[in-house]
Amino acid sequence: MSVTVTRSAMSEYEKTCLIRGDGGRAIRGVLDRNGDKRTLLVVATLHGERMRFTELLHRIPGISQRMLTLTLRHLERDGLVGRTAYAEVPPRVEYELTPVGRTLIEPAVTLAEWAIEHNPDIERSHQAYDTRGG
Amino acid sequence: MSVTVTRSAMSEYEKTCLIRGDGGRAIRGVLDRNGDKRTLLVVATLHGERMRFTELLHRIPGISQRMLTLTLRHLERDGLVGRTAYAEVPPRVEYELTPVGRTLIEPAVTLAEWAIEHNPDIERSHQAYDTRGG
DNA sequence: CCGGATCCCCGTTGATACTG
DNA sequence: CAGTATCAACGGGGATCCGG
Repeated sequence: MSVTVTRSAMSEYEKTCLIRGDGGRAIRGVLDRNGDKRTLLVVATLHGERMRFTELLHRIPGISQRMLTLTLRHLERDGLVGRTAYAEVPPRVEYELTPVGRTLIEPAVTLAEWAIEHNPDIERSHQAYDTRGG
Repeated sequence: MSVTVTRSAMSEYEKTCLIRGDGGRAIRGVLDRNGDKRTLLVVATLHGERMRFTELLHRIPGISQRMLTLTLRHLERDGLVGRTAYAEVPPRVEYELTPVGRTLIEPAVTLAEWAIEHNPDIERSHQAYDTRGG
């Protein structure tokens, strides 16, 4: 594709245009489809390693069994996650990132880095906001 | 902060650990607070430039006035967006990215690039999924 | 008139129970 | 174990109302 973007060469303006243009549509599409944050969390949790349904459930705190199922279905439909069911008793189903799915790790990391780095700022801002604002 | 990560030096495993560890909590916190995709979209749309409420509303297709208001409130509380109300008739309210808010553009761009680059893959995957799967 | 608060309706989510 | 079914609760969208 023609989006071989040399990030460091982009101006801030070009970046934001990218997001507001096709990137915006694409982002919206992807996030709309996937259910936003769960996608990133599932993809990150799954990383290169095959994992069973229950293990995913345990490793992603706060996700409900229902939503994990739905998210995994979406990701499967998106071609980001592969699903393998074994005809055993008790049943065993394993999920794994596809090659395309693995490429999502990079953006997820970037977001994670940002979140870690700026979390203190944000919490401080909350304190200030809640104190004065009421 | 100590998270000056040289991304290229991280193994895939280290990356995913980052996400699943503090990054995961931080990401979840940030996304939970902000309302996920809208945050990225608003931040990107706002970029370095002050903008009025209505203009934001027009520039972000598909967002409701209600959700834009809420998202902006969250972003303000997070300290990512500044709000200025002018005592005029008709009223005018302008929003702008704070310095911290501006740092979110980079991760947003990374996600946008990913979305643009892999959208075709995803759409193709949908076709395949929907065709065979029913 | 603009920004946004409120109200109502509906889709999505979560908790729980049940099944292959 | 890995889901599906069901129902209640919550959150979002849209129309409407309102303060400045």
